[in-house]
Amino acid sequence: MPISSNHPVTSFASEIPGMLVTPGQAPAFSPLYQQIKGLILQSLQGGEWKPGEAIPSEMDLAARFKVSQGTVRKAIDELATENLLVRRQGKGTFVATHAEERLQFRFLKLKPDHGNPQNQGPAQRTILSCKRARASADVARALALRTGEAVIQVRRTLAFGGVPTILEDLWLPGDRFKGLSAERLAASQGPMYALFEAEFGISMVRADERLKAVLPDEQQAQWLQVSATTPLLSVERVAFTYNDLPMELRRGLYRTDLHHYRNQLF
Amino acid sequence: MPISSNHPVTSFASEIPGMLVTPGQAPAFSPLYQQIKGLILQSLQGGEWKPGEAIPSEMDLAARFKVSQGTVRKAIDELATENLLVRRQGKGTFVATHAEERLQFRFLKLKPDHGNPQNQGPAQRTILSCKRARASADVARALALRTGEAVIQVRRTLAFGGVPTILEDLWLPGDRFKGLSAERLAASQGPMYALFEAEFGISMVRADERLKAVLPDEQQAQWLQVSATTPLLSVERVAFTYNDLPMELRRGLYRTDLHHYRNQLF
DNA sequence: CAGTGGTCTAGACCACTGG
DNA sequence: CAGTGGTCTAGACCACTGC
Repeated sequence: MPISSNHPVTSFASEIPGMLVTPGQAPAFSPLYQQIKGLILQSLQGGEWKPGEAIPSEMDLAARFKVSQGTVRKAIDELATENLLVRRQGKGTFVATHAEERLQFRFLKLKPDHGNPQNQGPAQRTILSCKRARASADVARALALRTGEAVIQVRRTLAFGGVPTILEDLWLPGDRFKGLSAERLAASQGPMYALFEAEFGISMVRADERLKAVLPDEQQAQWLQVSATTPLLSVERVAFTYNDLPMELRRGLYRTDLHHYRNQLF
Repeated sequence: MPISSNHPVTSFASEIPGMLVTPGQAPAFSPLYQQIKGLILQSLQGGEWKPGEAIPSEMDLAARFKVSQGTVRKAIDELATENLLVRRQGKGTFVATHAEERLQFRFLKLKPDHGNPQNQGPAQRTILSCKRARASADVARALALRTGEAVIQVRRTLAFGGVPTILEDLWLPGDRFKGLSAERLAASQGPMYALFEAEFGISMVRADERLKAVLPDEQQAQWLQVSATTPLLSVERVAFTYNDLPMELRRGLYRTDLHHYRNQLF
């Protein structure tokens, strides 16, 4: 018996909880709470609940899926630790958003060095260009497109305290970001990922980064106002939406004379 | 009523669970499972269970602390997600160790580039020096020592496929690492952190890293067999033990021509 | 005050390991 | 087979929020 949203999942205590395939098939066992997690995930990516909104209470979800509150709870727990949901005691559980204070810029790991007064204040953002293009082979691979498919390419800088510090190129799938323009980007206030949520219904929930130390070419050096012999941090990021679909490739060059890339290991 | 190891914690269902301070004091509320977690942590840092060993079963711990299995379970859950404990279904819960396959080199984020054949095989390690010294101001600050206190300084290289790729300096508190020598380091097989566990009873459980792009000085360039104009990744790490005490400062220079520093964002 | 998430308990049964 | 961790349930009560 397959499962689908808004229908109860299979198991009752007296049956075989979590065993969804008919006996004789491969042992595709999955605990109930994982199935619930999957159903919530479907609702999230289907847009049933929008970023910033509250999802139904644990009791409601338990009733909808015909499971106990504890099982729903465990599903939500995992989604909360993955930063897809945010719990607020006494208020409810909410869909995470990059527009929110606490989760703003959570993918930006560049921090001002200690004693650097640029701690305060937001970055000054400058859109250098925003144009349609065709995916090169490597861009296509990163975005799971075919070479030559339409993409939108954005180039911008971020400055802190007047010092240009980040120069980055972004590539986005053209069919999912129709209408994105330099004007629209320049007009937005919050993080770029918040704009993607609000304008295009695309939530970035996870990202992979690869760092290298490089030297800039002449043009890059000019944008960042450094010499061509100044080592820079190259940060290549692929960002993913709910279904683990790559939705953005970003290549950044970070000045690290006044900042550093901070990482916590566990 | 204070709590201490091997004694039951306060609460029963009919009392005030988790409220340990007498009424009228500051609201230092802490859930029961957090207290259990603290007690387990004490046993870990006290050496009651050594790295690689099994801790008592959930039932045993529940009996010891006079709480339900579920409460112990939640405490262990958190310690497991922090990589301090490792659960193995059917076998037990074990103290995490850097000697273990799955957790080996988990603090080393440098990975070979795709298509780079250096994926296989361990690094070739070379100890360049290991000497006693006095903590400079910045080393002392990082290790929570006073300037001039005894430290041990180690310098080594790691090579992959014959290519020297990492050059790093380590500083360790002298009083906790008495007897550490170049010979002892060279003779050990597994990760350095495994040796620290086995020989000095010090487990590194967490670390902070700060990355910058830099140019090497002449000597560093020679060790890494690159020119002095080759940009390198500077990785400064402070590693901590159970009680969040800093126990190691490490300054590494990574070649990133054939490797990259990989980071996952959530 | 009702409604939300957060904690705690007790008990049942499942999945996995090793003797 | 016994012992371990893993899942699920049902019910109680606590802490926090906002009307």
